[in-house]
Amino acid sequence: MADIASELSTACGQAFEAIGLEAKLGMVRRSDRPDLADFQCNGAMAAAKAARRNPREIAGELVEKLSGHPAIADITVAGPGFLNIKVTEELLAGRVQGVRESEFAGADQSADTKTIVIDFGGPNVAKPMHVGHLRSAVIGDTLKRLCRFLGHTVIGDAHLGDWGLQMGQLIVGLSEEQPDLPYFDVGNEGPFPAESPVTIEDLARLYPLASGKSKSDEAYRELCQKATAELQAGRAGYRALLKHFIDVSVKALKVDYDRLNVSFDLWKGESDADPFVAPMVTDLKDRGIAEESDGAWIIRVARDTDKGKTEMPPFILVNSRGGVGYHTTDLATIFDRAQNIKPDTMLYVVDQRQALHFQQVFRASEKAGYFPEAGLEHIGFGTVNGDDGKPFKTRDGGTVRLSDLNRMALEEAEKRISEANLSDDLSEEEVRDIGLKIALAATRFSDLQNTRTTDYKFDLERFTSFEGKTGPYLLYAAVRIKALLRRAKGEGNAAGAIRIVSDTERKLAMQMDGFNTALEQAFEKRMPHFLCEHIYNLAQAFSAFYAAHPIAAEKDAELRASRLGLCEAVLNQLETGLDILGIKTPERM
RNA sequence: GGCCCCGUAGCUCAGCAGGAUAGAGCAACGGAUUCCUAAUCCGUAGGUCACAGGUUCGAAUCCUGUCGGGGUCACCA
Repeated sequence: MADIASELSTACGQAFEAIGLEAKLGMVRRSDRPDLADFQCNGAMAAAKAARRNPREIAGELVEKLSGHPAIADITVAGPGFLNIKVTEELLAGRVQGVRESEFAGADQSADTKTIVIDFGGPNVAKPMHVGHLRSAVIGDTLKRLCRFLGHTVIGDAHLGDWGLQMGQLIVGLSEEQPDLPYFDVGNEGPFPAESPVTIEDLARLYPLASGKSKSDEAYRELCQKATAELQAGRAGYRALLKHFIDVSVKALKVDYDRLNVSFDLWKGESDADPFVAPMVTDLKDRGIAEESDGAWIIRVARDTDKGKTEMPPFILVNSRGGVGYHTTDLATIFDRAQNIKPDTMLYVVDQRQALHFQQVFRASEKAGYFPEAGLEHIGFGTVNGDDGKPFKTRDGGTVRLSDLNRMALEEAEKRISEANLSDDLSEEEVRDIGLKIALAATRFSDLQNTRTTDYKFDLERFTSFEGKTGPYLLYAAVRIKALLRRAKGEGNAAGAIRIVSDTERKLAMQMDGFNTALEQAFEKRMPHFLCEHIYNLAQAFSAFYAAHPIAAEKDAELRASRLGLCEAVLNQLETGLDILGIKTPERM
């Protein structure tokens, strides 16, 4: 079901063609001046420049061609050559009816469906997630839901950081604390205990300790590098330890991710690329794509077309100690996916600061012929900053853990529920369920509404606030609709033919028509905030309509039936949109 | 120093494939509840779109430069 804007675009495009101009000039969009029109087309002015004609004259001819169109109630030329279009109430009513009945709430499916891998550039094993990890999780998960909604096949991979120096640091750190563990016996090929020697708390304590020492103490750092190299070379005890580290970490990560309604199809990590690394390195050496430089094996990825005086640094395939870093595991992972998943596109939802890294990896992939650069996209996002404009830290220099953020959001939600006296007639489980949904909405929406690419300032109050442009505001709108639909049903009243009569109804109908465009923009630019914006505006338009008219309480039966229909359409689109945003709607709040 | 991003209302941010009167939220002020959830709605006030040039009938949006902030720049990930 095409939306009105594209239907009008088609009609305008044909009108342009009919007078010998390009069809693409006929692009129609929502009017900037709702007081003057529903939709506008600016093509006449653009055409005038190229055709060296008077724009108002062109616009006048277009009006003649279009004035009989059944969807158009009124079309006029304004200002230097704007085409102002008003549509009929019947058309709007029909559109609303379509939204109400549509499985996709008025959106179109993609004509050309793809297989897409989403790489979440996962958190590091052993490191508890902090607020910075929220973005990758929530943006990536929303893109996954959005792509699936549009009909694409998506495979989400957590892609844990489990293969680099930090693993060596953990091993060394643990060997100092518990040197008698069998994992450290040289030559011990196992089997090793099934029970993990460490808990997540142990890891969370060990990691910063070992990491800090590794920075200040050169000898210690060498130990860690050695342990890393041995792990990567396949030392059995270390591999067994790694598995424990991963298992323990994943279990902990799942708790935080569950709260955010985030899940993955694959819980792979850098270590899973290991089997592909050796053959890949051989292949790249054999074909002369990799070359030796300062004792390391590198791939040159600089290009003549690059700007600037300094060359892009090369891709480090194997370092001078024979170890590999995340350049190599990322490339090997591309190789793996290209062979075994055969996707059309791979999206990397990772911090913007990794931009250069991905540029290098993507170029290396292209150069190696593993997967075309055009199918690899770094979906970079801005950092979560503190008041100083730098990545967020607490006053004492630490970070706010994601689990703490989740906990605080839930506490605020439960507090608000008891203030609203909802808890009186609800069971404890119901209160908890509603609290979780409100916290989820608050957390996800406060992140997603930000433009993906820009940094934003972390503000705890915003994450735990339920008024204004927030997730709970959206839930509130949905819950109000559910309540009045329940009431109508109880009174035996059903929705019926929709008529667009009042100003707020018209605005609401117009807003619903914008759903498809919002989804398109969000998908094409991989930016969830376009959808957030739409859903928020929809909730706003509904709230204005709700305040202006009685709905379930309306005495006039036809009017009531029409308004109930309008509400059903809004609820369908609202819940559809919220679902894509990964937000769950309660029945009451 | 090279490259990338950013500078819009008191605060946090949209808008930037050029278009009419630059929008939200928060904060401020004023209103709305015999009526479906006031986690709401309606209204008022608040802007030299960092600055200077340029392209254009038209620039917050495109180009150049300046200033200010952030990020990043082979063998950590």
